[in-house]
Amino acid sequence: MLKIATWNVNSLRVRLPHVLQWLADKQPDILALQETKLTDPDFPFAELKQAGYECVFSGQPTYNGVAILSRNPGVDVVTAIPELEDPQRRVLGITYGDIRILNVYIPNGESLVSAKYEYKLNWLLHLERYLERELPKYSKFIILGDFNIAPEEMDVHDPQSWAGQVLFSDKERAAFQSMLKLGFNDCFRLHEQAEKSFSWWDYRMNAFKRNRGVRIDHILASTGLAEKCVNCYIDKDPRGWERPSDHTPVVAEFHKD
DNA sequence: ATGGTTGCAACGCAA
Repeated sequence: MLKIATWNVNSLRVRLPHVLQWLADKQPDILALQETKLTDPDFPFAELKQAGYECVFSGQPTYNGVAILSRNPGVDVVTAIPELEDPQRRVLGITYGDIRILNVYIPNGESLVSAKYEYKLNWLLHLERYLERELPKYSKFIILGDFNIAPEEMDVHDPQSWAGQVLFSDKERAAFQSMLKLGFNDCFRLHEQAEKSFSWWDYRMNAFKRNRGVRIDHILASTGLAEKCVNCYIDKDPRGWERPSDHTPVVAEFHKD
């Protein structure tokens, strides 16, 4: 079985012990990280190598930053969407064998009246164009990460209060559907899931305890891979650990052959 | 009722 996961760690410096614990417990083949909040010289590749993982990473000071940890080394690394001018480190692509992986930390958007919302929509437009060009090159393609989009009503704890809010606005949800339409499948929805399954809960107001969350972390697979997806789940364990990330890992398992 | 929490890095910004 091939186990592929995504996790917004909200600072790898703070969360490295959680990541090492989770790798040891769950033994994924590939783990995509977002919000590492580290420069490349500060990336803890020695500790992760010690744990048995290869690393690629694209970071910056203070904000953003993405990485991919893997049992085996990959090739053809990209750290940006071509034709999108963006100093923020939010993209990391790599190929393992015949599987192409694109790890994304899609902008949050802040609110519908923020300039950051326009930045998010423009970012999504360029991502879609890039995926449209890339997908035909690989029958096995995965895009995963923190999308900062809850695609359906069932993906927010209270659709009425979330209506028209950032992460759940029509334009963001339409952009998500456009990506699916290119030929991607939401691995989580390929399988039976518990109601009110979420991947992010605000640190405030006891949101996790009350399960007032949203599902914004996703693993999308091309049809060639989706048909081999045997399981996909949200792992809430690390949210219960001391000083957790506000996101939990999402895991997909694929039949090898 | 428009709060609250965390991480960074330096007391504001981003999420």
